[in-house]
Amino acid sequence: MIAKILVDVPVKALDRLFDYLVPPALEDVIEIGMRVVVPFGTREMMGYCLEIDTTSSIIETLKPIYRLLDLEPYLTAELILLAKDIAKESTTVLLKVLETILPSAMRAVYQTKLRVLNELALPKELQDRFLDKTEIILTSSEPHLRLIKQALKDNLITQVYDVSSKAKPKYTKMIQLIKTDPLPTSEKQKIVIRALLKEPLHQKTQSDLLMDSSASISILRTLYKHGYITFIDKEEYREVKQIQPSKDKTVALNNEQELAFQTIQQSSNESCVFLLHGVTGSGKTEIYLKSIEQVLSKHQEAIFLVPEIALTPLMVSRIKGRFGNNVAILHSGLSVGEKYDEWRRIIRKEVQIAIGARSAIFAPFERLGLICVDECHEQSYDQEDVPRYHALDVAIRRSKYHQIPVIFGSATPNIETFARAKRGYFTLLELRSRYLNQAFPKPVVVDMKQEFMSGNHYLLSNQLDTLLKDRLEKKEQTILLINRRGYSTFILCRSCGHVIMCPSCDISLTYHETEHALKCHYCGHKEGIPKVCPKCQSEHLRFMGTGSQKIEQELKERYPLASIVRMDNDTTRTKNAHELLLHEFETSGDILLGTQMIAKGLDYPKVTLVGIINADSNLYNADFRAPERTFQLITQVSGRAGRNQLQSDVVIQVHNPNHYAITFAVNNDYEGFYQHEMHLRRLAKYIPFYYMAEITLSGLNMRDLLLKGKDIVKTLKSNLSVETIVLGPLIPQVARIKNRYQAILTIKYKSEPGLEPLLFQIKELYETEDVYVSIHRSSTLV
DNA sequence: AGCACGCCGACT
DNA sequence: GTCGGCGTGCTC
Repeated sequence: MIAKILVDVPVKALDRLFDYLVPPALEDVIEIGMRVVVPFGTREMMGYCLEIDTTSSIIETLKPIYRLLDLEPYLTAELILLAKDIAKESTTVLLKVLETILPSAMRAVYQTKLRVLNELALPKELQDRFLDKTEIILTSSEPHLRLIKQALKDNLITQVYDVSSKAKPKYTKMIQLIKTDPLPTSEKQKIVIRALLKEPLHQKTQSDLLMDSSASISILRTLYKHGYITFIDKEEYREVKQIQPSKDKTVALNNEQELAFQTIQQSSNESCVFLLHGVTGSGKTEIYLKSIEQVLSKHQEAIFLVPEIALTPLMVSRIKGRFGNNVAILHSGLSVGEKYDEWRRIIRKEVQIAIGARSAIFAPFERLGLICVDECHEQSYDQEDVPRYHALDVAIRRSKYHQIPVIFGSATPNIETFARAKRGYFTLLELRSRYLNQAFPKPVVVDMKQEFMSGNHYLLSNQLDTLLKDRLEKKEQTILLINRRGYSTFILCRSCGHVIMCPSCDISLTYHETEHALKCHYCGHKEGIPKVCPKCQSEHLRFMGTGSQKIEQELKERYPLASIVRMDNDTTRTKNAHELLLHEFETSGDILLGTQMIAKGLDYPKVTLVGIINADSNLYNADFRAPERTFQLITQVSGRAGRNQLQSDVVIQVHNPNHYAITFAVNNDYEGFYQHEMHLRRLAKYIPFYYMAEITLSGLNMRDLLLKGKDIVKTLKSNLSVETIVLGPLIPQVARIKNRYQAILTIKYKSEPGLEPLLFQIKELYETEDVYVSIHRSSTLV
């Protein structure tokens, strides 16, 4: 028996399977998807068993698999296929893709150990080093490297490679009662036995038992010696911080919802995509939950994606209210061990639902029946770093594999998603009425230019200020969103105009109050705050910009009695911070102040005022999606108000009130915005009229990049059709990140069957040690 | 990626 | 002579 193994080294040269002999003892145990330990060169490596065969094309003697790292496979055949596809299309090594799919706990830990062979012959220093141990772990700080090298050569010691898994199952010591007869005479022993008899399985964790019966460990030992009890190690799942399930309130579907639900049911056994387009508060969630219910009753499984951790606890508690503990949770806020345990609960078929952010799309179900993606327009479904993948894209692939439906839900779908629905690739399901027919408050647009000219230099317009005061008096709640892009605080020298920049990126450093330091958002560089300008030594340094901290300060000065909860990247760094802050706001807050992250999914009936500061600030950057993002932001945030019978207001502060993204959003006119945007995109040859591919070159020397870029453009043009547009090389706004310059080539095309191999060739041909070539193509599925 | 092997310069 | 520099090439 031959196993084909992918070894745990992420380099191009090893991005293929190696054949190994399966020892007879493992033949009945080994399965595709298990991790193994194999000899590789002179080392021992972890590897993934991806194929099992009876023959091998290698004629020379094969090496045997040393041992299995797991006794159950953690990858399914489907996930292996999926990983291969993603690797191929994103020109990433397969191992990197597997690492993103699997919980990080699956990564191996390697240790080199030194074992003594002949202690007496060792030099004095080494004898001391080993003392009475036979093995020591070799670290990079080893003081006697020279002597060790010599001793290795003289065969006095030997190297042993040790491979183990990063996370291991958690075990708890359990005490199991095995006999009660004859009852012991000792009173203390009897107490222990009675305590165990009370348990349904006559077993209890050792720590609980010791606590409850105030017994000591020696009593347990005596009982063990006399055969009354036995010790067992019980595998336990690390408990994911328990969110209290909200009371399940199954709501009857209205006509629109019922129609959507029935339409989905009709296609429950085929691969198709439903775009559930429903205004905020139209009850999309109820449709997901009802559909999941149907899937479970057929003994199938479901994946439910939500955009970010911020919203997970809310949704989780609702799901748990409905489905109990039949749910695994997968998101980046979990600890390594927790994620590992949740993954294994799915593998072991102990749960039927996986809920989580982007990466939950890889949940290893084998009888998948449905995938729901809530707020499918969210950018967080697109993983930007390698291996780049889009969760919606993966969802469609999995739906094809399992022949099951996918539901994409959003009030503001991306233009291309909606276009796909309009053209019939997706089935459009519209929900036009709001829950309980709540009215949409019509947003008021305030032109901050006029506000400034009439003498208000304050961040909040007079209108927003008046309304805010009113809400504070009425004890109603307010949400204030700062559209942060470009509004973080940086340091400017008033004397020479110098701005403090990151030493390795072309961007200014941002001031962080919590750490009292300057930080780079691109590379994470951190430095202290200088007393004088590093360029001219002047002392006139000034903090510029409006970060959320600064706004918080201003609000505090202006409304000293208001309780303000600030939610941004700084205050949500720690685990469960989102949940705690939201809880604080819900119970005692007057104003919730935050960045984009507060725009989604919050549903607090006491919120009657929503303000967006600088709503149009990212409208004028080069990204063709900017209008769409602005439209989505305004629509989503406005939806946070008016979830009750009280009078609600939405104030949108902008500098250009006449932009179409703002007017359509204010009128709550998705369809109008869609038509207008489609028209513009057709003219400008953007998605969905053209597909796009991007080649990013990065290196230490900009000249090299541009020269190489021009070369690549020539190659592309001569190999692609005349209809295809090749642009660049273009220098991005942030030209340098982590000391590497960037240059970007863009390809816009309608149909290029040979593009994939061509891009692959370009990477092969042009990538050198100095210049990296990374490739990204827009999805052709979503 | 590591690690061995190999072929050259500068030391005990 | 030997130690150790890093170029090259391989890993079932």
